[in-house]
Amino acid sequence: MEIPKQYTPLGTEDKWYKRWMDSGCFKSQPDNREPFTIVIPPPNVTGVLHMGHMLNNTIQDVLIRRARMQGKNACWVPGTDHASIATEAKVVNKLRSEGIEKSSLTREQFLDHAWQWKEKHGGIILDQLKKLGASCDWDRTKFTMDPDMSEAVIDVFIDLHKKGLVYRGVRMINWDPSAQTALSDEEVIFKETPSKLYYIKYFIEDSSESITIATTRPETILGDTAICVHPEDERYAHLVGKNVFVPLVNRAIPIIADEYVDREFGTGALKVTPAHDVNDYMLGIKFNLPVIDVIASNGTMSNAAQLYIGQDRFAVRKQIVKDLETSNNLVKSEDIINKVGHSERTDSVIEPRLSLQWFVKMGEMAKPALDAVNNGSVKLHPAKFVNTYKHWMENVKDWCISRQLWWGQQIPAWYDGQGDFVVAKTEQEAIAAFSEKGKSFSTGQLKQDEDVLDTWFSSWLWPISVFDPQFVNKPKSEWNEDLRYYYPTHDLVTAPEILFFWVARMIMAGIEYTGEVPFSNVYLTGIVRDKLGRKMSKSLGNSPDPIDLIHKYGADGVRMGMLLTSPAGNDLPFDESLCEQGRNFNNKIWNAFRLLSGWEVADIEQPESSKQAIHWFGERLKEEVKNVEELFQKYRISEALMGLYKLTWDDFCAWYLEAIKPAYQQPIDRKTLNETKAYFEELLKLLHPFTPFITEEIWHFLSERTPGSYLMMDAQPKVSSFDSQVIQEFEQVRNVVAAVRNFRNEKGISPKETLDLICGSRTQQNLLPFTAVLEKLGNLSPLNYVSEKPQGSFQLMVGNDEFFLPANETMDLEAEKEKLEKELTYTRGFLDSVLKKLQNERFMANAKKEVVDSEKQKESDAIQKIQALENQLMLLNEMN
RNA sequence: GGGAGUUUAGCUCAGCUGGUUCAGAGCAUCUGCCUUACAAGCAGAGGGUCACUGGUUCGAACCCAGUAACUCCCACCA
Repeated sequence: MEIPKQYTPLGTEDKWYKRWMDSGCFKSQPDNREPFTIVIPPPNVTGVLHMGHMLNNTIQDVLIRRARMQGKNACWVPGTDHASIATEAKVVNKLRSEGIEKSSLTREQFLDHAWQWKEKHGGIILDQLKKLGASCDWDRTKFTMDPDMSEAVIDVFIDLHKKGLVYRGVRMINWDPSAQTALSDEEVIFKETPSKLYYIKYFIEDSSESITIATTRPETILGDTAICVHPEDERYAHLVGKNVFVPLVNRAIPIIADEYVDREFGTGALKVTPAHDVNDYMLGIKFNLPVIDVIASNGTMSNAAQLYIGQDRFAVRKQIVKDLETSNNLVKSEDIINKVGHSERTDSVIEPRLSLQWFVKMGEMAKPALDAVNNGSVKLHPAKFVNTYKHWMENVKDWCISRQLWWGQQIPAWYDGQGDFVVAKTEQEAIAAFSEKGKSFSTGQLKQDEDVLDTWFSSWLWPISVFDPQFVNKPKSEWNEDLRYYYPTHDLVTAPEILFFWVARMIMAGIEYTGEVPFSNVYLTGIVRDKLGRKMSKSLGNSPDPIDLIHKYGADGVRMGMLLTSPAGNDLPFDESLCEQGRNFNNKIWNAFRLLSGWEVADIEQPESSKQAIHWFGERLKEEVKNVEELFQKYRISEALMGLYKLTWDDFCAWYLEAIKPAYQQPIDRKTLNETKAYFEELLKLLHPFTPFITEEIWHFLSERTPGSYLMMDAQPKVSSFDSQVIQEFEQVRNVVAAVRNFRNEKGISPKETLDLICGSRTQQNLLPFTAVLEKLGNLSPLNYVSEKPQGSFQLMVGNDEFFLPANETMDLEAEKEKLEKELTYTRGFLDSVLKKLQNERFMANAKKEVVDSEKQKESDAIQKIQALENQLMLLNEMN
């Protein structure tokens, strides 16, 4: 069979994914093994895979595959999120493109469309994850609006309401006029926006005086109900208590004084519009000011504005400035940059708006969630996010959970039409609840709350509800088997952007409903950026299509590309060359496989060099197994990968295979081949979590496998002790080989020409264990040892070992001398610094014994080296 | 406005409780090689005042203070 020189992932990856699926490799059921659980951060149901997902899910798959191979019962639960506002916006747009306005539809009609949209587009993203190799238990796929998942959300709402943690109230909330819904504080993004600050004169009642205020939002003056100045501001002291007229409408409003006002800003006088600004609202409450709501929910002026009714707020802003100029109220305007809140989803400018909404009290729930992170029950990786988390949890505000949308869980509150309501799961229960209050209603008389719940109000239950949606108010003994077995989950992998939206709230819900934190480790990924440092996004068009990348480099190549340079919490500056590097690596493994599959086996004696190489690589492999284990425990996944990359490419391919490689068309001895295959298999196991497809492919080629057995189900190499001395000794041999090769390079000696390397006598024992390897890889004749430098030879110092190589007649004495002198100067300086320490009483008194000992060793090493160098230099001088 | 973080080779990053055999890795670069596993490769090499300034110490990339630049988070400045 001819094996191609280049590995082609294309058909191979689909083949293995299908076989894994068909064999049920991804499935998990509770059993007596230790569980290892990850729940996927559910992507938006109608979303498309982007680079952020690629990074995130690659990491999850690495963790879950490794755990599975460590004998744990690994369960990765996939699913999607209904993403109420994002999905509803998409459906609205789609309908609009068909000439249908949402407002012309009933709730039921709209939801029909939304579900159709979900059926059509939902699941695309999950299929894309399969291309990546994600080993999710697909039988467990959940959707946050599955009937049972939604029921859990409603149960929690009702329960929290009962506990007094959910309440309804009038608050200043963030209003998105284009989506026509309230948003939580977290969904508002403040952007620096060039604006104009308008100075507007208000005339004072019964006076010829006026007072000038500064505002960026002149359209709201129609809702002004006061002017506020600082109580100690002498400029205005005499005006406090008087009335002024609101321009254009000539309504009289008072001048009040409060310390909130910043005397330095603008004119030091502030217009107060309680309906349209959070601070003004607070002032309004304090001074008992009326609230005039001049902007309607769709962003146009309301009837209460009296003027410009029905016109858009931004058009009115322009118009009112003109009109104020005409009416002689406009003093001036200046350009400023201010921060304007935008909707995360629709990007429209947020309108602070007073409205009746539902909230979750955060204070009590935040405390244990904060403790959980402080005491390490939940570990954040990297730990720097602990500070951010703390800060947020200590200053958390109540969470506005009602959304004026249709796509989502409708709030289970029932209104009697006379200002009273009850919270109940069904209309029947609501009627019953009212009757307890002495009010009697029959079916159809109550009206359910029109609003739905914030998406995060369902996803905060995700780690619980994916296993048992009927967990509310049940003791652990009544949980179903899945929840008891898989919960709490082990790792959560997500973006820092949703640390507060989601992670913090899951911790709260977990503690509230299970008494346990929902996961023990949170791996926070960075943001995937382009070469210019911009976040990859659809709107910028700077993101490659992940599926294209997979076609080009293979899923294995892309997975490596995602992980090669992305320590936890660090942004990933993505470049396709990373995937190329991954692909190249896979090709390297492929060719290692080609090499050993091409050998003919014979029952011949095992060469000494092979014995030595096997000995060394065995230790080196054990060292790396330990290293990888430690790195995983610290969630330093890219470093673990890099360790294996070097182990495979450098140690295994470049050194080990070269050392055991038989001469051209010569057979290999059976023992060496078997050892080599065993080592290769260990490497494949270690690499499998990172590059599952190619490793599975080669593993099956490497030996006969019993049907139905897979590398992905095999066991990871176990950590064991190793002999670090052997590794060090081999390292020195490597350095000697490199020095010889460099010598050849410099002197233009072909690698094919065998050289006579002569060792200084004291180096003999250092090299002894690996002499055969040294001779083979350096292409050297059998080593000789001497105590004196042979005439007319080059000297090589490798560490403290001294070597000589025969010189041809064109030896450049001056260059050699220069090199030696350079090294001599360095070594003398080094010795000086060592001596300085050893002669320093305070060093000798304070430093640890190991440090002192190592310094003494350094001293004697350096002295010997200097002697050797001086000796050399002397000989060279004699030759002159 | 408050808080956190970062600054080490051209790029992306390691450097744990201070000890000059710790200044590292990968990629990129340069040189030489189409050597019968792999040019998606092989062999070698070069490259850094560890942001800056002071301090502590026998000794500082590492500890302290200040400066500068950048990043992120939170916040109601009209």
